[in-house]
Amino acid sequence: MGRPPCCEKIGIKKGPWTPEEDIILVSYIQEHGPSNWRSVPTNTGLMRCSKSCRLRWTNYLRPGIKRGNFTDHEEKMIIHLQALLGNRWAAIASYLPQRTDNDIKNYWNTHLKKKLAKNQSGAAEDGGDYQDGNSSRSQPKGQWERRLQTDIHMAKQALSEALSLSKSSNNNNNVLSESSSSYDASKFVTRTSHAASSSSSSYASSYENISKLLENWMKSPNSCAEMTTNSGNSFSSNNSEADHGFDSLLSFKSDDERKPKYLSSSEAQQQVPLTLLEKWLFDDGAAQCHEDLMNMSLEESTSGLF
DNA sequence: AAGGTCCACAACCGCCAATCC
DNA sequence: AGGATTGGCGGTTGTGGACCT
Repeated sequence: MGRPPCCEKIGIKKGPWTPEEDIILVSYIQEHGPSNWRSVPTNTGLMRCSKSCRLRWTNYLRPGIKRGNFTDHEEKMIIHLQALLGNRWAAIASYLPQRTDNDIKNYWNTHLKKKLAKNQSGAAEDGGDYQDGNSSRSQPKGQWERRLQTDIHMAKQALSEALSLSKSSNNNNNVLSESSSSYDASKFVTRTSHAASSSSSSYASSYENISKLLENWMKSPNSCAEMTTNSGNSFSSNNSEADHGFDSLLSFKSDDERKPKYLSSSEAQQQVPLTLLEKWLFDDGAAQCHEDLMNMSLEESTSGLF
C-alpha cells in the first residue's frame, strides 16, 4: 500500500508551465510568501499539484536564481563537493545559493559526469578522485552522513564567524555576491530571459511572453496597487522602488530560510566569502590533499557519533 | 529538405523525514 | 502515541531544439 498522491490526479494539469501560470504563481507568492503550498492551487485557481507549484517556484521563479552557463569556478566547486558529499544535490546547492539543486543535478548529469568520465578514462589506473554517487566513494544515505554534512556546515560557519571579524570589510568581493541584491521586474525578466535565450529558444519565447505579460500587468493600476498594498512590495518598473520591492521579495520570512539553499543573495553576502574549507574546495591542487581532508572530515565529524 | 539521433533541461515521481493534530 | 499531512530530496522521464546523415 503506497502513500496516497499529494493531490487528486483528476483535473491536474501537467507539463510545461505557461507564462500566465507563472504570473499567477509569482503574484500569489509575492502576496503570501512561499509557504503552505497545499493551499496554493486552491487559492490561485491553478490546475496544478501543490508540489508542482513549489517546484516551479524553487527551481525557476524564485528570485535570486542564476541561470545559464556555469562558470569554471562553480564547476570546480560542484566537482569537489560531489566528491565530498556524493549526489547530495541540495547540500551542494547550499554552497551555491544562486543555483538550484535541480540545476546542479542536471549540469552534473549532462556535463560534468561525462567530462570526468572522459578524464578518468585517461587515467583509469590511477583511480580517479571523482566518482558517481553510486560508487564506493559515495556514502550510503544515513543519518551519520547528514550529520557529516551538518558538521561541515557548522565548522564552516564557525570559521566564517571567526574570520568575519577581520574580513567583514571585504565582503563585497564575495564570490557569493555575484548577483546584485537589487531586483526589479525588468531585471528579473531580462536576467532570466537572457539565460533562457542561451539555452532554449522555447523558454526564451516563454520569457518574452512573461515579460510582455508582466509589463502589461504592471501597467494595470489595479495590479500594481494590489501588489504594493498587499505586501509592501512593488512590481513597478521604477528602479529604486522596484529594487526595494524585489529585495523584499527576496527576504520572505519562511521556513525555507532555515536552509542555506534558500538564502537570499543578500543573506549569502553576509557569509564570509572563503572559509578555509572553501579555499580548499577551490584549490586546483587540492587533489593531493583531498584524501587527507576527506579522512579528517570523516573522522572528526563522525567522532561523536559512535 | 526530411528523417533520425543526440542533448539539455524542466518537470514529474516516489520515498523519506519533519511536523501537525 | 500514532496516523495524516506537508515539504524536501534525489532519480528519472518527457519534450523540444540542435545537429547529423
